[in-house]
Amino acid sequence: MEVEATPLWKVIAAGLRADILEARYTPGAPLPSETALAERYNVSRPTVRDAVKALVLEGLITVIRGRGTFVRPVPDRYLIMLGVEPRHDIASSAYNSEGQNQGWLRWPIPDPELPEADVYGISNVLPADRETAMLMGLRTGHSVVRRYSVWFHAKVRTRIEVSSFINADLIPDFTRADLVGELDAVYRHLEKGRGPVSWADTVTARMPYENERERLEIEAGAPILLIRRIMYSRDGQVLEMTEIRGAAEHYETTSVDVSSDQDQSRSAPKSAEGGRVILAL
Amino acid sequence: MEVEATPLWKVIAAGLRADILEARYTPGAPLPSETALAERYNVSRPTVRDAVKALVLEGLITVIRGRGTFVRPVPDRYLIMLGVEPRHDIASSAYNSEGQNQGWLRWPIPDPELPEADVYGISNVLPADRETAMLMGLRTGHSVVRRYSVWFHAKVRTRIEVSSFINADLIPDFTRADLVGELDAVYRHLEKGRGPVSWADTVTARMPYENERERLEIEAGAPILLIRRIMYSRDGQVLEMTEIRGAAEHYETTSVDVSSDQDQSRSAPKSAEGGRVILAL
DNA sequence: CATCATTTGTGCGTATGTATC
DNA sequence: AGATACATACGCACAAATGAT
Repeated sequence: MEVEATPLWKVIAAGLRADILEARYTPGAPLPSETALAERYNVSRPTVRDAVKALVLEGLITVIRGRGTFVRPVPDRYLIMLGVEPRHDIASSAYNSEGQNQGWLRWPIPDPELPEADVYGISNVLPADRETAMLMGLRTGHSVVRRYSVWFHAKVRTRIEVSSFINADLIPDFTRADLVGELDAVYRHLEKGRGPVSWADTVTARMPYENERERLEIEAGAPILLIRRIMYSRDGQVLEMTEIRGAAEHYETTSVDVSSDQDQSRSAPKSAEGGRVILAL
Repeated sequence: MEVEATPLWKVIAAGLRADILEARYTPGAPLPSETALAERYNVSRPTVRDAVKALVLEGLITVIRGRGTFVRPVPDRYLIMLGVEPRHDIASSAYNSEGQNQGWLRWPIPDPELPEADVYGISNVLPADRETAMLMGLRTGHSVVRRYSVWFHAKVRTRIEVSSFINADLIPDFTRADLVGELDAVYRHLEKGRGPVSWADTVTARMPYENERERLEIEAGAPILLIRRIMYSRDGQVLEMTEIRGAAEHYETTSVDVSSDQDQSRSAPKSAEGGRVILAL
């Protein structure tokens, strides 16, 4: 009732945060129960819950219903390497057979209405939404061919989504079989008469929507990393946009190192990190 | 009371989310008040507030006390270009005078105990915390020289933090004056006898802590983008680690395009994006 | 300038459901 | 089966910010 300068839940959150960061509660250890904390801080349980929510959002703790609240271990981040030549059509289902993606398994797409053949990869034509259109230099609603798949990695224990968008005008006579067929068939077709192609990789992050959180099994309050790769024709036309989404706490990107000198010494730091590389684009 | 399969607040969140994404509430427009929503959905205000919180975390709405709840406009993302040669010592306060960083202004560091000379950039020696040590291949607690500054850009209207860490053993006799002096003086010193150097840029994201949120004026529930640049000696030793932190909703990174062909055609897509580039590292 | 209605922020007490051990 | 812990939800009260009167 009495109005403190700072809200009670913030005071409690600060206390718990300090306890965690200064290792009085170590990773994996349980925090006191909400009722216990309520007594200790002399507040009601809803107030404690506000503090708990704040720390969940900071990624410091995980709450497990029926069990308790636990300090989150800091997860290792695996490396996604950008700019690796030659670039492949990673949205093709044939990419699975490549050696480069060892450890990645196709994950069934959780859509009950999906035809049997598409559980591991959808390809369809749809109107571009605002954001996709902007990225591809098209008008909103322009037809694009979308290929979508979900991948799982046993080591990382999380999933990523791969979406590819191609201006439908560029591949008017492609069938579904063509799209899911041989690796790089789509790229070779796109490149014909338009090459040499160039690429731009961009990386950013945002908070997931509810459905994304569930699809990718992202913890509450954790951001997703957005990795986009755009393929340009010789004259600057967008040929393809590929987007990869995954939990930011599990991944970081790195670009291939282009030393101005031709010296191969740069392999030294790379090899040190080599064990963390889990995907090359 | 009756237990629905999905919580009421999720149902309400889903309804509002659809209303926003399908533009029934347009960017900038106010949502109905919490009491109005409570009546409309026939629930209590705390329940509505749970739904509202969820949408705030998804970045869809902003809540302003005393005024109401509003649909967030999607902000433009500015480009931070990685891998631009030659690389400069962006942590040096002399970097300010470069042409490359036009638009960036040094922001005073909000620490009342700071000596007058350091309001625009701290440099000090401290023990490396666990994460920094890991990134630099040092033991936790090893002495590192840290340089820290905050920058503001009028166009983006947000701030970024730049931190540089150097193994203190590598510059034992550097004074504060040396560190804040001529551009690239530190780099030239580090490179002496250890070059040619190589670089690795990494990008990831996480949720900010409370104090970071306030320092960088990041909206509640918005992630920060972490951009790290590591400078390696010829034999793979870490010479410097630079980290940039900013609100992920305002920035994305892009790596310079290294086409295998020497053809300069790649300037085409670049120029299309040129206007968005706000920083080159 | 003061006042008032509106709107969100904080906090308590309570009740009931459900997962885990 | 019972104890414990978290999840959802309601109703209420008051504080504080805002904008209009």
